[in-house]
Amino acid sequence: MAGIKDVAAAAGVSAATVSRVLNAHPSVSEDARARVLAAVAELGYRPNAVARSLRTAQTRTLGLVISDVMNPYFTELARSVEEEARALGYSVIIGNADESPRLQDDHVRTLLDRRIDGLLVSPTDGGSPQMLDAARTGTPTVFVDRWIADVDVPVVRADGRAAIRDLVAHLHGLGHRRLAIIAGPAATTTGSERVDAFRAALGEYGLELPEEYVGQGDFQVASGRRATEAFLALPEPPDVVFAADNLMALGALDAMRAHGLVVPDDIALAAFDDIPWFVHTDPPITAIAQPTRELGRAAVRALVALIEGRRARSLTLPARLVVRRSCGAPPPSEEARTTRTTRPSRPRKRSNP
Amino acid sequence: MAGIKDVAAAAGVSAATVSRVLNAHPSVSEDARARVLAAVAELGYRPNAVARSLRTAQTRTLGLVISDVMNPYFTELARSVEEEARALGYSVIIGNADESPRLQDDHVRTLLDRRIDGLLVSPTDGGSPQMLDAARTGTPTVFVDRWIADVDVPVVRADGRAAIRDLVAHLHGLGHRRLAIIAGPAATTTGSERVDAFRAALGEYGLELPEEYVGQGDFQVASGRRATEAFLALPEPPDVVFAADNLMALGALDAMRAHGLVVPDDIALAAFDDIPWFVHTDPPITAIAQPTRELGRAAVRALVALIEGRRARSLTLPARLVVRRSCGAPPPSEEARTTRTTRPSRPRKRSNP
DNA sequence: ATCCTCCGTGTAATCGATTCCACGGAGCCC
DNA sequence: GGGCTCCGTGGAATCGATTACACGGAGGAT
Repeated sequence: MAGIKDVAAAAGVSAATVSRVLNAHPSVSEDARARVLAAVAELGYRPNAVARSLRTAQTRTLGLVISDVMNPYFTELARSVEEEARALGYSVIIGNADESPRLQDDHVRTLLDRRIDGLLVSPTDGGSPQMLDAARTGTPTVFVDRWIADVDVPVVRADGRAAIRDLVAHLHGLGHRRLAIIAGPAATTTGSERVDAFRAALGEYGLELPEEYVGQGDFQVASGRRATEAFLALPEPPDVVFAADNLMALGALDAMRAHGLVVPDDIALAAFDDIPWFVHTDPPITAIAQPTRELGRAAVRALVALIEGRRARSLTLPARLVVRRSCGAPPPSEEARTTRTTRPSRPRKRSNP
Repeated sequence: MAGIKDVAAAAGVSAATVSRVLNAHPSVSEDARARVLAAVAELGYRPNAVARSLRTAQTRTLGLVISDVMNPYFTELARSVEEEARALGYSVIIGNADESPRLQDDHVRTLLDRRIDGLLVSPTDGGSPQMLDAARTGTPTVFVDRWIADVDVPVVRADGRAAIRDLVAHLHGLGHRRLAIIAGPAATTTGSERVDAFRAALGEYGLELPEEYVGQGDFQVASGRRATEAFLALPEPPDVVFAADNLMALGALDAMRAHGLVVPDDIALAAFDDIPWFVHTDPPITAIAQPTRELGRAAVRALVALIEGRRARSLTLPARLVVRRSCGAPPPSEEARTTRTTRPSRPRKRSNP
């Protein structure tokens, strides 16, 4: 493969001049520039990014470590991150932590070894040594979706509190009074936050959230199934199950079906995180949608700001309630809304009465 | 950040010796090794992968360019690729081509600039210059899922013909006679191959595949909807719609619902590519499942073989039919099969009567 | 006792770019 | 016309590792 010296030789100039042409340095004569460009084209020369990175100490690569790539929410996040990064001239190396702190640490370590310019993480657990260390020793870092307390790192996330309040209002309006929730791991911020918001919203209607109505999940399908089965075994099972993420909602739906229950007639279901497939389930599932693509973009922009030495602030975008049929009342025009939900073309604020 | 010289100084040896210790070179005294290891631990030294790559001319990075990350099939593929690569000591940079040859080319170019050791591609279209060039000029390359004719590159893919024959047998057994298919883009191999197999299987039952029963899709939801609407507008609409991928099947389901049709009573639906969500749709969708995780693993192993100078052969794994309710007959024990379909723990051969 | 071999180690070249510095020449001002 | 300032250019250092080569010393064979 042709190197910069070959180009220099072919153009009859020095390697320094070739470099200047390629990096748009002003001090190059029109004549030399033309000859270099011609040589580059003829040899099909492409600069070696590895060598460049060594010299300039920047790789124009971002590391993204997420908890579960198979979760559609994170898939969409990863996609928008990659898109925005590409637009800004960065590549992305993705690591899947699979909700395991050990794996997360492992990924962070390799990413650091590769001298990525910045790190985008949705931390799996209270914290993992490598990552905290990276953040503290100055590697530009941004948290997405989840975060870790007491670490001075910008956080880009959605605030579901208003939407959860809307959801509870919706459920209460439909006559539901016994509301249960399947929580995420207590260690994750999203896990505990959603429970708190749910309890607070219930409080506004004078409702309690008894201990047995809080199921322990881990954001995976199986845990949703287990928690729901526990609810159904209760002497007084809930009217509604609210799953703190999409996969657990699917598990819950499974369990309800297995018990021969009809949703929403016998029991209602709602989920945090909206995904295209919720439109096609039986019945379509009412969910709280995060502005996922915007989150991904914003996270990348914040991270790049940090990399370029600018300051970056945390950002919280509102989530919004998308009413479908799984809680009872058929929404006025599901079909129309459906198509838009599948692929939001632009960010929108919450839209509800 | 500490460099190899700092370690050398701290251990009282030369940089060469440090390097030898780190690379398990035999010629190092036990004493020196111990001192180096101690210095490494104390300084928290991590070798700079960029510098190492420049010198050794290998990055231990793989490039993966896929057509659509949001498609669950490719998501799963990407995940298994990343897993296997990690196990073999490689990182993966993922590029999303979004079914656009231009974007695909763009990704291949950046990956090549970064001097990745090997390229894993599911080509979007007949071919894109950069990629063909890469393959020809010796960059280790492996095609997954799709491929390009006349290019000497190993292909790892699933063979759906047997499963499609099983599907047609299943449909015919249920009394369906007017079978339609929504094809993928003609330019992709998977697009045309599935139609051919379908037509051949119909032939075995003395059935025709008329032109108006072949819908043109592009592997996206919207095209499935459009094609299905065209079918339904026909004077003699089909009994069954077979979608050549999962997203188009979802679009088809949408269109059927919009026309007030009940699946499978009024019309049947089947899909190529099985995904966890097909269990939760209304009704659960009969599909042809590819051994996705195995494909990802095999592709990585083939690519690494190429990289290490060994030979790699193409590999074709069989897909298998998973019967659910969308074509008519209720399968004996859906619930039991459901849980296993969600996450196959080990590869299985086709299991059907 | 002498020579040869092997082992552990250090010196220096190398990978392919970027960039600091010096230098020659052209143009400008006085 | 002499001195100054720029401008375009090339030489050489540099980034942080790996590795070919040389070298001194220990130990074995004769």
